[in-house]
Amino acid sequence: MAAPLYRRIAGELRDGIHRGTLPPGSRLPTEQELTEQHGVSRTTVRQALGLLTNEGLISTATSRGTFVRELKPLTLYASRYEREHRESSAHDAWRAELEAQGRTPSQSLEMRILPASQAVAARLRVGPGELVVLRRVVRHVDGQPSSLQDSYYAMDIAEGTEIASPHDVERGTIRVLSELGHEEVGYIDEIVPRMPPTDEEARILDLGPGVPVLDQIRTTYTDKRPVRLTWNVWAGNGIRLVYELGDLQGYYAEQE
Amino acid sequence: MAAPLYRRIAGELRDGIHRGTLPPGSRLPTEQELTEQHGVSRTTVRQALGLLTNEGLISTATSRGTFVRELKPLTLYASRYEREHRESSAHDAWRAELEAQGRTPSQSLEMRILPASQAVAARLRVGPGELVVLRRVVRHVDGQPSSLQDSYYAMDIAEGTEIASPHDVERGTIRVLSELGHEEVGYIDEIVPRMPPTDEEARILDLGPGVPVLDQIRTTYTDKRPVRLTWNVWAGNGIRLVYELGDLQGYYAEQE
DNA sequence: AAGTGGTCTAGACCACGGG
DNA sequence: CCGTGGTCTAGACCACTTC
Repeated sequence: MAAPLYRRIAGELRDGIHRGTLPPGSRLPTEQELTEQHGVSRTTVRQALGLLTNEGLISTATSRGTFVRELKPLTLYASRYEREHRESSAHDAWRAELEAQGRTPSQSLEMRILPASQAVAARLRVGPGELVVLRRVVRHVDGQPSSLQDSYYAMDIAEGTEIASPHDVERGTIRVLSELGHEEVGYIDEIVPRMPPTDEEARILDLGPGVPVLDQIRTTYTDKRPVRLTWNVWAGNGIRLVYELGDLQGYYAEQE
Repeated sequence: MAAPLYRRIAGELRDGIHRGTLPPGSRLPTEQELTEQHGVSRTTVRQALGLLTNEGLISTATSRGTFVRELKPLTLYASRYEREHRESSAHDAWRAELEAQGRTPSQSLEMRILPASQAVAARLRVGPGELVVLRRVVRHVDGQPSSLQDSYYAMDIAEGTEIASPHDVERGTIRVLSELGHEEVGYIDEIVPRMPPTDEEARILDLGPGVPVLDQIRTTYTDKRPVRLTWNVWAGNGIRLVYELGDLQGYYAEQE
């Protein structure tokens, strides 16, 4: 009837985190201390901490301790995002959105040219192994890694343009594509929870081997072809995607 | 440098599952047997099995053994679904979609009247604690529990209608609402990975305490008010939601 | 009764990071 | 150097299912 010990211990710590007794960034008692406090073996303590690690509530650092993670979930309006911020660069749009939610964002950009994987080739409709441009953005929120965003472009579009340069494009890649004659008309998003994360993701996003990730795979089209593939990998929980469909203008007008 | 033992053992079993040596539904060797085969302690074996359980690849049944789960991911077209199947009941629409993907679906329906939780009240815009109608559908795919779908309706809409009856509505609840003067014009979907599952979810969906779930929370509106809240809980991985936004008709026409 | 997974103990050695 | 978390061992008792 009663919950096992490791679940009770996990529950106590979870409560402390949600209640604020153990604020984000603070260090938990060491495993040795928890062993003594609860009068259980270290195995049981580690079983409890394992649960919280999988939930993304804590992360462990060898030789340094166990720490409470930031947990305010991030909300992303996935159907309005680009529409509203079409004028500015993706960087600025993202920053504006996050700052509007009272968060402090930061990011890094990297450009590579590499052969398309099967997943990339299928969505961009290029031959497998054909070269594509990858623009990788690693995003941090409130000092903790939050998402990994890889944007892929077919070589015949990107070659010789700003897209194939390792710098932020001030006026946004949407506008650059538009100037090149590629007018985006819509996109398809695929949402896929996945486990386990790749080693690279675990490293970049600071995830344990048992933490899930969420793929948000956006293929953007002109009326002729796919022109952009944006592959977002979100860290475990702590993300909330919102899609608005149909025509809610009438409803919104009614509410005013 | 080398991966720890439990990860190597998990890797071998994972390979076997993906390679087909261990087909879905088959039973794994007992923990005792794995202990002997790999020359490790039972703790290490259980650590390995714990990884696979979290990944949703296997599930354990006390006293009976450890079994390989179905893993063909289910794809749901979340922006086209209701549009295409508007005529028929949700049950039939879902069944048709699954059968088109070569799966064998089954489901059970249950109706309850209960006070709105805070989350339900906020989305349906009713007072907290006000009575609402809940229609719960538990869906199985290929014999395994796949999703839990709770649909909520405000009492002033549902009272005295088929919606407040514990039976499938042949012509679909969309049509019933329409006949009652509530014409749906759009919806907002919220996608939220969450951990851990509630005890109820763990029981219904056959999940371990470390497996993630995905909430798909759909609030449907007329041009005046929210009329329906559909709260889908998907089991861990094994789900793929697809949203299509913008106008891709021109692109599709071009492809023909 | 026998076999299974679920829980728990009391140790051990290691690599790593910080004084 | 010492303390930390990471890995691993060799047991134990239990509840439950199956025969």
